[in-house]
Amino acid sequence: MLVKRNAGRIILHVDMNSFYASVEVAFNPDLKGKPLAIGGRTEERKGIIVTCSYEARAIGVKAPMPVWQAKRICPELIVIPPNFERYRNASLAMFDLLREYTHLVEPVSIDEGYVDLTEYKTKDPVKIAGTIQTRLLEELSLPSSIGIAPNKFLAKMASDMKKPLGITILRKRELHEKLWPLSVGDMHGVGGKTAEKLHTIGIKTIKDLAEGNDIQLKQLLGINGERLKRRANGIDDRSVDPDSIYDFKSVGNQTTLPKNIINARQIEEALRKLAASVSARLKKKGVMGTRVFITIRYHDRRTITRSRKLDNPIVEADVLYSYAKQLFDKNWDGGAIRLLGITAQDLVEKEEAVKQLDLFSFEKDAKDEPLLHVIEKLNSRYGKGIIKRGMKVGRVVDNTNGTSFNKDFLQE
DNA sequence: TCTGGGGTCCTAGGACCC
DNA sequence: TCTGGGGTCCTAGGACCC
Repeated sequence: MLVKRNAGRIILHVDMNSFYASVEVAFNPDLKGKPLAIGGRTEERKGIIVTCSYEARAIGVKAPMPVWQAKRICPELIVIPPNFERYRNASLAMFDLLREYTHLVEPVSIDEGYVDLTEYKTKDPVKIAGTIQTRLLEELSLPSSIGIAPNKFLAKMASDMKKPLGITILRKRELHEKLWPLSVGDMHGVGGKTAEKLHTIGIKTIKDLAEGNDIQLKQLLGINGERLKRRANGIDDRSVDPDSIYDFKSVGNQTTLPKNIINARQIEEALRKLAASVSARLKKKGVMGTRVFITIRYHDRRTITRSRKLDNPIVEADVLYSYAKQLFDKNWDGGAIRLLGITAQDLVEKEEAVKQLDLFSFEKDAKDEPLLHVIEKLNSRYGKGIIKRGMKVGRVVDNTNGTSFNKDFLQE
């Protein structure tokens, strides 16, 4: 049977132009027309340019460039530290505006999203795109570029073709003239490494990729090779999913330290701060983590990541810290540290988490610091030495009938 | 004076089990 | 005796995106 599900779709990709900079200009119109950049925050290190106005781009400033370098290129550059709360609010307003047209709006990041206008078939999608763009500019003072195409990939490529304030339509039959002449590196999903690999087999343009040899591509890039070739041919069946923002898979924070450090107290302090922040964000989202993941970047930018799967989900800052610290102590080579990060992964909903939390297992590592106090408590309750490695200890909580039922149990 | 911080997805090797 | 093959989980690293 022919699958018609995705036949004749109309997808918009709305991409805000130099979003953070535009929000700052909207907030302070005095900045309009000036070379403006968002970036730099820590005192000793000035950080990088996150984004910049088109006036700054014209002079050669671009992200991600170290702030000192940008200032050398453009001494009159105004550099503002990022104000994420401000950007999040602007982002909410922007997506609210898009949702006035359809609920089928999928945010992909703070400043871009897809809109499925297929249900507007009888109307003119170009006109709707024009209205959206004008309203974003007039009501929110935010410029955007919009791509219109039969699927997400083409809409994304289209929105990239005219910036700022462009509206670009990319039809299937126009691929050979509008998409194929571009170099492969310009394709969404093809970064520096992949472009380099593709060059080794003589693929330079998107057309070359579209006509590439299946076996060769698969050998070179795995399943990504097949997918990229399909995209190059204008094939992309992904649907616009308004709920995708709710299935986040990890919550983490990392920080570049003001100075490279080897001091144990400073390291501990940095890890505690990160753990507190991650914990607060997990709580806000109502989830717990079943894996703790740390990042250590050394002074020479050598980066290692280490993670550990847990038997029970966690959220509390001190527990998170304690696992992160264990991972850190086990893996730190003593070198000066530039960056530290803690991420909670394998997230579970809090309600679900409560049920799992009630079963502690000491099978793996009886030295688990976060569990030591639990062992101690249970030992005092049951008598010392009762709790052994390999034993399961739990508390059953049953709230199903509105009545709460608690019972400790031990299981060999 | 080199190079941020938030993520997602894929790969590959080893352990372990049947 | 001496060694197949599939599946899953865990971990580390890498590519990519905004």
